[in-house]
Amino acid sequence: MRQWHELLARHAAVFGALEAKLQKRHGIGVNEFEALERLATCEYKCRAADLTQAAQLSQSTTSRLIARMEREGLVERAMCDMDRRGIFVMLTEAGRRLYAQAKPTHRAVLEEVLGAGD
Amino acid sequence: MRQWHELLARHAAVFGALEAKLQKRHGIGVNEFEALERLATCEYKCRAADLTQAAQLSQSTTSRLIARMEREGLVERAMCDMDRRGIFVMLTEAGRRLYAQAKPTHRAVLEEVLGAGD
DNA sequence: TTGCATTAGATGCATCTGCATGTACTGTCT
DNA sequence: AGACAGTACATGCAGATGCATCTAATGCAA
Repeated sequence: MRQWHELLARHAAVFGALEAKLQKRHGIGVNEFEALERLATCEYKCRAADLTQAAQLSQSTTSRLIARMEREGLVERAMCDMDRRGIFVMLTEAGRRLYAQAKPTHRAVLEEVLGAGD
Repeated sequence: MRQWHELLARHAAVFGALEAKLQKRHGIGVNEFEALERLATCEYKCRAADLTQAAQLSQSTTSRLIARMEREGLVERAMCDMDRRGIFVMLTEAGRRLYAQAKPTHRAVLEEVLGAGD
């Protein structure tokens, strides 16, 4: 019970802070960043379903997230030749650059909020 | 970093489970429940702003949450005579009943997910 | 091969969300 | 009293979300 409210408060604090700073400094949200991070750490390409799990999203949210990021030129979709129902998602140069810029911001916020939050 | 992903996963797990069970069994979401709980534990009435803090919501979300719950007959709004900008919110009989029904569900889910999640 | 259950991802729809702003009221300062 | 900054809540709007559903592709079985 107290655990739950602490979890709720902690999540709201960290998520909110991340969302605000990432949005202001780089124009992306937490979900976008998580996706960028997942894509940057797997080499080359990555199934859409992997992003779903990495960012704790629902299937439809992931689908639209990818669409949004594609529109903004951060990722590209590619046919998955192993299973033609699926798609591969990969970072563009712009996506890789944005991730490199946003990563320090992300880490700084975590440091600050998780560190101070105790 | 690992802390953050654990927090994210944990929150998604608990919040998702609560949302699903509360929705299916009682037709309310997590935010509605948190509001009911806050209103049931303060005696009689409660300022709108209190709900904002209790459920970690934004101001506008709280305003609409109250409107929704009022529409569903769970709460009532009353003028706040101390400060006529503010409003008091109070449970109706139906709201109190629903809280009594939903509380065991809520506790059971927490027990289950927080207990097993370690 | 044909049929059927299953899976990956896309999408329509209703709903929810935050942001910015609007309205009404308060308290303070002059 | 009058002006004005600040606070409590409501709301228009654009964008995000989940749910249910759709389409296309897979794999298994008859």
